[in-house]
Amino acid sequence: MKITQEADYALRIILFLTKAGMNARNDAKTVSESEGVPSRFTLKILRKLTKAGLTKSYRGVGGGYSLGKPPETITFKDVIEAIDGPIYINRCLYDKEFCNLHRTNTCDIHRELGKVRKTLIEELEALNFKDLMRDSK
Amino acid sequence: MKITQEADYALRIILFLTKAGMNARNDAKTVSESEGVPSRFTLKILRKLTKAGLTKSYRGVGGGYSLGKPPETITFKDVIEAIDGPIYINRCLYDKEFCNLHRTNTCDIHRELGKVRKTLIEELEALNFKDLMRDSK
DNA sequence: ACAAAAGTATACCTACTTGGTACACTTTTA
DNA sequence: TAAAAGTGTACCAAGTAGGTATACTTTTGT
Repeated sequence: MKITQEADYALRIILFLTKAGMNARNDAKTVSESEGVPSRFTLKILRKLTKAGLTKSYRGVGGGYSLGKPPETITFKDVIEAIDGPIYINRCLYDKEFCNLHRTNTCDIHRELGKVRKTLIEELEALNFKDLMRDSK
Repeated sequence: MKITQEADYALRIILFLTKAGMNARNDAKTVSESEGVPSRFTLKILRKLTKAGLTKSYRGVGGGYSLGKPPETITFKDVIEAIDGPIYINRCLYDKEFCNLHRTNTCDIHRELGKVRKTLIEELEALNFKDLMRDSK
């Protein structure tokens, strides 16, 4: 029932870039040192975030990373899914082969967990990084 | 962001015992075969549930398991926590040593994840097994 | 009394996932 | 054209999940 350490790091990294401002470039080393994330690992995370469009990367001398879109359009859900993949609280709901009862459609347990998942996702979608900045003042 | 397979099994087992009725005894083999849970593993799960007071066990010939308390007092949260331990969506919130920034109290990310966790728990607490039976009719 | 039917306790094993690193590469700018 | 950046792929070690094995204790029927 946890997000991974990697997704947690990613949230911190996006927050860092948000604070730096939309157009600022920060290289991976700066990000890594500011947020206490191992440097190689930072690069790996930033690659996933860039692939998802949440950050932009610039190569070569003077390169680095910035936000890929305005912070009010980046949600916790976006970041977590960019790193950990789709959010499910129960494996059966996305991998029906895994349900060894093969009764996914009718199982009461899974129907209820599906509802819980839905509100969890809605909550994570409601959390964007612009609001986060505002609230922290 | 998932409950374990074991907790999923446990939910099914409690539902099975709820359907059997408060005072019915079912031995581990019956439960295992009905719910498609490996038999040794069923025993392991039932021991955890018994320890948590969610089931009662009876030893010896004619023994078995029954619910430990009325189904309206058993929630999804109870079952999941009996198996997987306390629900946290972020490790930092329960193991501050793990937070390599050591700024748990002020970290904006973790404050927000704490709120999400709270509503998640409230939702799981609102789901009890008597209601589940009623709704499935 | 005692055998059989149940549950209990502890330890173990294997496979997968997580967190992280290494290495060889490409792009960009001064 | 060298140095400073990011990219891609593969690898590795530790931890966790899922499940099994072995040896026990308790209860009941005969």
